[in-house]
Amino acid sequence: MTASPAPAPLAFATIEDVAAAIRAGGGRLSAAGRRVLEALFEADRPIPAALIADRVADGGSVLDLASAYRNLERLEALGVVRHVHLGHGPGLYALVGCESDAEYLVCERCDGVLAVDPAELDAVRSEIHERFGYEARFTHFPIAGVCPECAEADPA
Amino acid sequence: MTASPAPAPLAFATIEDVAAAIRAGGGRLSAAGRRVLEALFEADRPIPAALIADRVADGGSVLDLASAYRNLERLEALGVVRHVHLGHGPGLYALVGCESDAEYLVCERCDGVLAVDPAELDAVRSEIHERFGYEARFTHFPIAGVCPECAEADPA
DNA sequence: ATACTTGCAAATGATTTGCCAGTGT
DNA sequence: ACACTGGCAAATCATTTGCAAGTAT
Repeated sequence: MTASPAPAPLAFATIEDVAAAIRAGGGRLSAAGRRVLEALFEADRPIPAALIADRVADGGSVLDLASAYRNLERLEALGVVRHVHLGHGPGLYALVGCESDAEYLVCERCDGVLAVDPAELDAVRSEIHERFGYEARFTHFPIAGVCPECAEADPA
Repeated sequence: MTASPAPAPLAFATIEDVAAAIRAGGGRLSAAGRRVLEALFEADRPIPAALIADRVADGGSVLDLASAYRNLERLEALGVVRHVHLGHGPGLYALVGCESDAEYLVCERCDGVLAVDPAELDAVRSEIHERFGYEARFTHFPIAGVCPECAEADPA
């Protein structure tokens, strides 16, 4: 693609965009909130709240885990952030509308994660919709199963 | 059963079957373990460990939550029990090979759960397999999405 | 000035672990 | 007898909540 065909209209491309939306809703963007957003903008994949707190801490300032969670919760309500549960660990947070905006398949044997473009799951989605009427989403909870490698290693 | 068309060969149909398997592996079946199994055999759906402990308690005897978890863990390793995560609550346990042996779809709006026969998901499974090579299972983690009722109430 | 936010501490909920006494086999 | 088990208390892990002090608007 040379003349970039409208790169998916992203409502929040910069921290200031988010700040404006927060203020529009009567909220504020504190230094801590700004740092949370920076950490998310810098991440190239969904990350746990604890890592966000740590990264901010590495940057010199303090960020309490509770504050990290509170910020993520508010950002999520705003539609700026989302989180996924891959496996049994902590939830992983990411900005909405970024390259990290994928759906997931996880292997229950090796815990490997396959991130795919939502469009690649449309056939699966419509199959499910036809049968059960459900509008399936694999952004919050992934498709669990056995990956090709593990299946080959031990076809059970 | 008179001529019953081979009702899916269930390895463990009674508590004694399970007991034999446990002993074969060098384990024992204590009174507590037996009570856990009874609670599972009586349940008609996956139930949380805490409920198992409570039911046993209602029966007069005491069952520590930790013991309930330890028993469930061992039974799961044996292949007698499995557990599902529907929503954000505690894991739900059930016997393998029973009528409760379903796969699930959960609605993220109303938390409603739809239990379906595994066969009903075969088309979905093969679609996923063709595309990604994954052998999908919805017995441990369900398909998340929006149910028909919620979708109709508010098509977002 | 107001009320949204923070850090800190403590609470919650689910599940696990250490330990020693109890008990199937 | 031996080693698996159970009960109980305490520890973990992820996340939430109460609260007084701080601060964005």
